[in-house]
Amino acid sequence: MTEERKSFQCDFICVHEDIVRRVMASLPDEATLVDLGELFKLFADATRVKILYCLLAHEMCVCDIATLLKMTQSAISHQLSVLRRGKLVAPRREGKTVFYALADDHVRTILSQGIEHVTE
Amino acid sequence: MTEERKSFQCDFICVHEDIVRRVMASLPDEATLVDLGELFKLFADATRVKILYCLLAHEMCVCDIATLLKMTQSAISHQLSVLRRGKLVAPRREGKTVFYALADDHVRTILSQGIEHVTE
DNA sequence: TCAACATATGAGCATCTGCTCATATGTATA
DNA sequence: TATACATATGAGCAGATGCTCATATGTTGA
Repeated sequence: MTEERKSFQCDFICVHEDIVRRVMASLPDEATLVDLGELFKLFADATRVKILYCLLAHEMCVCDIATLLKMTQSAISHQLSVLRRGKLVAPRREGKTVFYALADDHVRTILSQGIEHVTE
Repeated sequence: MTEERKSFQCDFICVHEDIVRRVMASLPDEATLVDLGELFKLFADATRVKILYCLLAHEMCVCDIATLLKMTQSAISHQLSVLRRGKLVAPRREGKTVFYALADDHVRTILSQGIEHVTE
């Protein structure tokens, strides 16, 4: 095949075919990788990390978290809804108050691996 | 103090002081938490997750990754520069080719914790 | 030194994100 | 049921992000 090469990108002469084939075979599904990106997006914001760290220590209501982080109730509530949709936290209503807690033990592991990386 | 309360946010009547105090004492530094958010930002994109997964299997050059992921050389190179600045990958030049490899073993652990959460 | 090639990088743009402000929803108590 | 309070949510905006396109940089071999 004497196909024209596109000059605006890698023209694929340098490709190490054996490696590419092997690595391609080892990759998880596209969907899994996308989900993984979505999961890490939940951790990819200082406010959400702080909230998760709070809940790591103790279940807390929205107002407690807002007070502790010196942020508005609205901002915290919005972020909690993100974390809730992402299944990282779960609400428990007690009268007018809604307590949030971690929904999953992976959260703890993921955070602590991150901390290890950051503080080394 | 008969201070006026701000109506646009939580007015702090509901605060559970003991919990807030305890949790506050248990929180890592502001800086650590911000760094943690920055670290997870590196994982918070499907393209970067894919690149990291590739490198988990084998060191690869930019062109190999672009071929494998069917993306332009430029897009991959830009993302590699993000990962490089974040110290997750390290380049090794061999002639005209630059091979990238994971710079840190935490990457493996963080990804696999994520996979566990996602695939359960 | 010049041409070819692998990679890096800057500018520009469309989209996404995280906040604020205003207001809605849900619950308890008078 | 009416009011107060805790929380949730929609709209809007400013800043961040991820791509493309064009071009620069660095390396090899003729």
